[in-house]
Amino acid sequence: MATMNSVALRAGVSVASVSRVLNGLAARPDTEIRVRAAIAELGYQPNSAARALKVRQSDQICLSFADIGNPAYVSMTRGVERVLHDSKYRLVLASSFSSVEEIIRHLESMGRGYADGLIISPIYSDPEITDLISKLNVPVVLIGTLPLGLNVDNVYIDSSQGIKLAATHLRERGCTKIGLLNGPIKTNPGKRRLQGFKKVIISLNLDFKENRIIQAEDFTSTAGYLSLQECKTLNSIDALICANDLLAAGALKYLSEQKIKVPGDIAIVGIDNTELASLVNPTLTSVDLLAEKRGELASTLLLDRIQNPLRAPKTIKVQPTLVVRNSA
Amino acid sequence: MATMNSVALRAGVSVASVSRVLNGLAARPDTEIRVRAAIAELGYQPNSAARALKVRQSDQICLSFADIGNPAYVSMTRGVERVLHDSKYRLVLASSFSSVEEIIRHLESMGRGYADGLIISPIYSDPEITDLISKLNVPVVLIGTLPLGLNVDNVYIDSSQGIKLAATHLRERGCTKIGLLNGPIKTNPGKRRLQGFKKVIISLNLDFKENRIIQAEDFTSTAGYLSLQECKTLNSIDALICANDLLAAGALKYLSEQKIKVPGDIAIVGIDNTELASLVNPTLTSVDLLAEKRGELASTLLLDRIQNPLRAPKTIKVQPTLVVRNSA
DNA sequence: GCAGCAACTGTAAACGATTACAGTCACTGC
DNA sequence: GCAGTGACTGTAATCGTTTACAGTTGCTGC
Repeated sequence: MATMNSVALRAGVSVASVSRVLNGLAARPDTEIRVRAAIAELGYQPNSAARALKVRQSDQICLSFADIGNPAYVSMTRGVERVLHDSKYRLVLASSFSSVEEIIRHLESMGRGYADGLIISPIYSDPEITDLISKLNVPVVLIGTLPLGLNVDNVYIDSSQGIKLAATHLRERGCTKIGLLNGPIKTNPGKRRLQGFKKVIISLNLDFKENRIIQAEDFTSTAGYLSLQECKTLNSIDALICANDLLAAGALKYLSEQKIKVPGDIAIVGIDNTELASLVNPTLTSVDLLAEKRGELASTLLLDRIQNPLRAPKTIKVQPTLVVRNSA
Repeated sequence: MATMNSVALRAGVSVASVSRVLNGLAARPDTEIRVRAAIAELGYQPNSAARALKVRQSDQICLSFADIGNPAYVSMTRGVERVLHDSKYRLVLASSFSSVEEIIRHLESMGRGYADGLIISPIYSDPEITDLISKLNVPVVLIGTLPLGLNVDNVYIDSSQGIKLAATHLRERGCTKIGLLNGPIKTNPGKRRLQGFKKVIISLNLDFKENRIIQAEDFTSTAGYLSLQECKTLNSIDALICANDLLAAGALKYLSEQKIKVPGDIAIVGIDNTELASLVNPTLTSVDLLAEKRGELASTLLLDRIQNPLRAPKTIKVQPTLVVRNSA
C-alpha cells in the first residue's frame, strides 16, 4: 500500500511537502506537479486512521436511533444523508437498540472518538442516558424532547400540537368520541402522544375516557390490527387518532374487514404522513411530523456546531401539519 | 482525555501491561485489578484511530447502495445490522448514489482504509465499477448479479425465477395477456426484470408484445400511478407484473379510481413483498425477494471472509417465493 | 544456594499522517 | 556584493495504540 512516504520518495520531496500539496498549502508549482504525478502513479490514498489520530477528527457522524425498520427513522436518515452527502462526513448508523442498556453501552463507546458528532433520537428516557450525553466530548444534536438539564442542540416537533391538529379536525367533522390508538407507553413517542391527547381532548371540552385509549404492543400495522380486534369498546368511539401510519393502516384493515365504514362510522387519522398514507383505502388523513426535515435540520445544526463549538445550544421547533385525505 | 499512558501512570504499570489487560493477554491478577481500577477511575476509552492505525483495521463495515428511500434497501440494511450487531463492527452507510460517477468516487475512497469490508449492491453496471471493485484491498460482498470476471463473494436472487413464479401463477389463474410495469431499464433491477419477463412469457407459450411493457420513470408508487394513467394499451392486458410493490400500489390506486376490478379485470402481482402488500386493498400478491435475508447472508459471508481471507469466493443463490394474496 | 524455567513486565520501535521550527534559496534594493 | 525579505522546503516530534524483544521475578528441584 502506498503511503505518504513512498509518494515523497517517488516525487523526490519530503513527506511534509506531500502533505502540504494534499492540504492545499503553499507549494512551488513544480513541487505540486511532481507530487500529484507520484500520487497518481502510485494510486496513493491517505490513510484515514493516521489522519484521524493526528488531527483528532474522524470525518464521521453517528446517527443513533431505535430501529431502521420504522419508516419515520428511515425518512430521518434520508434527511441526514442528504446534508452529509455534500460534506466530508461519512454516516455511521447505530441502530437496533432494543434496550436502555444498549443505548448506554453505545453512548459510552462514543468516547472512543470514532465520530466527530452524534445525532441521537432516543426512544426511551433515562437519567443515565441524559447524564452520559451531557458528558460526551463530541457535539450532540438530540432529536426529540430535550430532557431537563441537558444543554445540547435540539430539534423537536411539538407532537401534541400534531395531536391537536388531528383532534380539532375531527371535532370540526363532528366527532366527539375520539379515541387514541397508541404505541407502547414506555417509549418517548408513546408518552408524548398520550399526554398530548389528554390535554387536547380536555381543551376541546370533550370528556377524556380511559377506555378510549387503545394500547398496541408496538408501532407496527399488525399490532394496530390486533389491538382493534381485541378492543371491546370500539362502538363507543367515532374517531381514532393513531400514533403512527402503520398502526392506522392496521386499523383500517381491521375496520374494512368488519365492514365498519371509514370515515362514516369511525374516522381515522394517522401520524407521520408516510408514503403509505396515500396508498391505503380510504387514503389516510395524517399528521406530518416532518421526519426528513428534522433529520436535515439536525445535521445542519451539528455541522454548524462542529465548525463553531462555542456557540450556545440552539433548539429548533418544527411545526407539524395536517394532510387531509379521505379517512377523516 | 485519558490515554493508555495516563492509565499506566495511575496504575503504576507500563502501557504494555495496560494494553495486554485490555486485550485479554496474560497478566498477573493484581496487575489486572490495578489496571481495571485505573481505567474505571479515569473513564478511559481506547482511541479507535490509534488502534486502527496500528492494527490496520477499523472495525467498520461499509454498506453501499443507491438509496435508503427504497424499502428493499431498508430491509437489506436491517439484515446487515442484525448480523453486525452481534459483532464488533460498526455500520457505515454509503447511500444516495445518484450516478455511476459517484459510486466510482466512493469506491476509490475505500482505499483510505476506513472500512474492513464492503457490501455493495450496485444499481448500475459499469466496467469501471467492476474494475475498481476487483482492485479493492478489502473484502467485498456483492449483492446482485455478479459482473463477468469479478471474483468476489456474492449473494444474488434469481429475479427471473421470481418473475416466473408470478407469471406461472397468473397463467394458472387463466391470464394470458400479461404485462410488465417496469422501472428504469438502465438500472440493474430494471434490466433483470425485463429479461426475466421476456424469457418467461415465451417459455409459457404466450406471445411477447412490446406494448405490454409499461415503463415507469422510477420505482415509486407515483410513477406507477402515472404510467398507468398514460398507458393506452391497458385494455389489451389481463394481468400486470410490477417491478416492485410501490409500483404495484400505485397501479392498484389508479385501477381502483378507474373502477377497473382487481383481480377480475386485471390481476396484479408485486415484487419485494414489503409490509405494504398486506395493507393495500385488495391485498397484494407479491414475489418475496428476501432482501433482509440477503443482507444477513452478505454480512455473514463478509465476516467469514474477513476471518479467512484466503478461501475461494462463494456465491449464494437465494430462491424467491410467491406470497399469494388477493390481487392475483 | 543456585541453575533452570515459566510467567509476567517494561522498553522502545513501529503504524502513517500533520506541523512547528529551522533552514535553504532566489530575489530585491542599496 | 550583501543584508534583508519572502517563499518554499525538510527535519523531526507527535498523535495513542500494539507488540517484538529483552529483562525481571518468583518458583521448583536438586
